[in-house]
Amino acid sequence: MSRRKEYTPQQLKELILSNAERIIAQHGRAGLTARALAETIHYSPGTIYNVYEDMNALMVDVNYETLGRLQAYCQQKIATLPADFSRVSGLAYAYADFARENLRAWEAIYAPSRKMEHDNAPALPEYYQQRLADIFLMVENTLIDCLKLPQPTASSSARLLWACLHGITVLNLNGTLGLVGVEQPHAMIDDLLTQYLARYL
Amino acid sequence: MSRRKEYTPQQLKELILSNAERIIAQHGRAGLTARALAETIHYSPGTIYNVYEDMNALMVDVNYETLGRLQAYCQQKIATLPADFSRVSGLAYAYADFARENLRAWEAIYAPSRKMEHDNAPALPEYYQQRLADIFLMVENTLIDCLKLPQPTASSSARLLWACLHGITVLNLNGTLGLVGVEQPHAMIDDLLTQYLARYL
DNA sequence: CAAAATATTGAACATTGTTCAATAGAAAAG
DNA sequence: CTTTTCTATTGAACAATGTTCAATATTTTG
Repeated sequence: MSRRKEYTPQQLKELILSNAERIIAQHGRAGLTARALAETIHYSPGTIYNVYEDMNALMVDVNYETLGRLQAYCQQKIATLPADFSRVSGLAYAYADFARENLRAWEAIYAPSRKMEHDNAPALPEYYQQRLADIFLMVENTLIDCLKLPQPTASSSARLLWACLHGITVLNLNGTLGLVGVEQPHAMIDDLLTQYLARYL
Repeated sequence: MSRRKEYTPQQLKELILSNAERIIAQHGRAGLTARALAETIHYSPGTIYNVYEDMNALMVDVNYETLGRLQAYCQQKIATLPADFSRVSGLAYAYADFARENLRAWEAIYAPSRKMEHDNAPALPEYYQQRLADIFLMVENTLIDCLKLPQPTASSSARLLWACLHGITVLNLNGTLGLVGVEQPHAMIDDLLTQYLARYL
C-alpha cells in the first residue's frame, strides 16, 4: 500500500498537524488519540508514527503553532493602540482573551506529557524556545516603547508580568478563584498593571 | 476472600490514601496506577474501587491533603515572623518553597483528570473548595494584619497575589522562563510584592 | 518488464481505568 | 456446633490507549 502521489512527505506532515490542531480545538488534548487522528485523515495509526516520533512530538508541533497564533493575536491587537499604557494593558488583555477563545489549545501547552517513564521531562526543541523568547521580547519592547522602562528592568518586568498574567488566567479558567464573569480577568489585570507599574505611569 | 479484622473501612481508606500520596511524591501523578497502588497495599485493584468511586475521586482526596499540608506549611513559616512586610513575603516564599519541596504532589493538584469524556469537568466537592477559601483567608488576613489593607481591598489583592504567585511558580518550575537558580522565584516575588504593595509599605 | 526502494498498513503487545460475577471467610441464626 | 446469611475481596475480562514492525501494495529505478 502506498499513495505516493497523494501527498509529499511535507504535505502529509501538514495534514497530520492541521487535523491534530482541529481535534484539540474541539475535544482537547485528551481527544487527540493516534487512532482518532488517523481516522480523520483516512490513514492508519502507523502512518502517524512514520511522520512523528510519537504523539508527544506531535504535541510539541501543535503547541508551537498555538504559540505562533498567540503571538500573532497579540501583535494584531496592539497594532492599533497608541504607544502608552493602553497598549500595555491591551497586550495583557490579549493574552487572557486568547486563552479563553482558544481554551483547549492553550491548555494543551501546559498539559503534562502522557508518558510516565518514571521521571524524564523531554526538553523542548530550540525553535520552540526561540518562539517563547520572541514573545517575551514583544512584551519587553512594549514596556520600553510605551512606559520608557530602562532595558534591564524591562526584561525582568516582562517576565514577571507574563508569569502573573499566566497565573491569573489559569486560576480564572479553572475556577480556583471561585468567581465567574468574563470581566474578572480584565479587572485583575488592570489592578496588577496599575499597581505594579505605578512608578512608570 | 476477606480480611475483615485487618482494617476497618475507615482504616482501609486511610491506607489507600496515604500510599497514594507516597507514590505521587515519588513518581508523580502518572505513577499512580490502580494496579501499582493495589500492589503496595497488598490488595487487588478492585478493592480500590470499593473505597473510591474511581481514580479521580482518589486524586481529589490526595490533592485535598496536599492543600492541607500547604496551608500548615505556610502557617508554620509565618508564625515566627513579625507582623510587617517580612511576614507577607515570608508567606509568599512559603508557597514557592512548598511547591519546590513537594513538586509532584503540587503538580498533581493542577494535573487534568485522565478521563477524556469529551467535555465534562467534574466539580470539586464542597469541603475541597472550603479549604481553598481558608487559604485565601489566610493571605487576606496577613495583608490586613501586616500592611493594614482595608477589607475589600485585602480580599481582591489576596486573590490577585495568589494567582501571580502561582504563575511565577509554574513558569519557574517548568522552565518556561528559561532561567535557572533557586533564588529566581524569591527575587521575582520580592519584585512583585514591593511594587504591587508599594502604597502600603 | 523485473527488481529495488518505500510508503502504508493493521495486527499485535503492553498498560491503562473500570466492572462485576464468583468466592472466601466472618457474622448471625438455629 | 452447624447452617445460613452476609460481605469484603478478588481477579479475570473489557475497552481504550500508545507504540512497534513484519508484511504488503505501490512506485520508482535499472
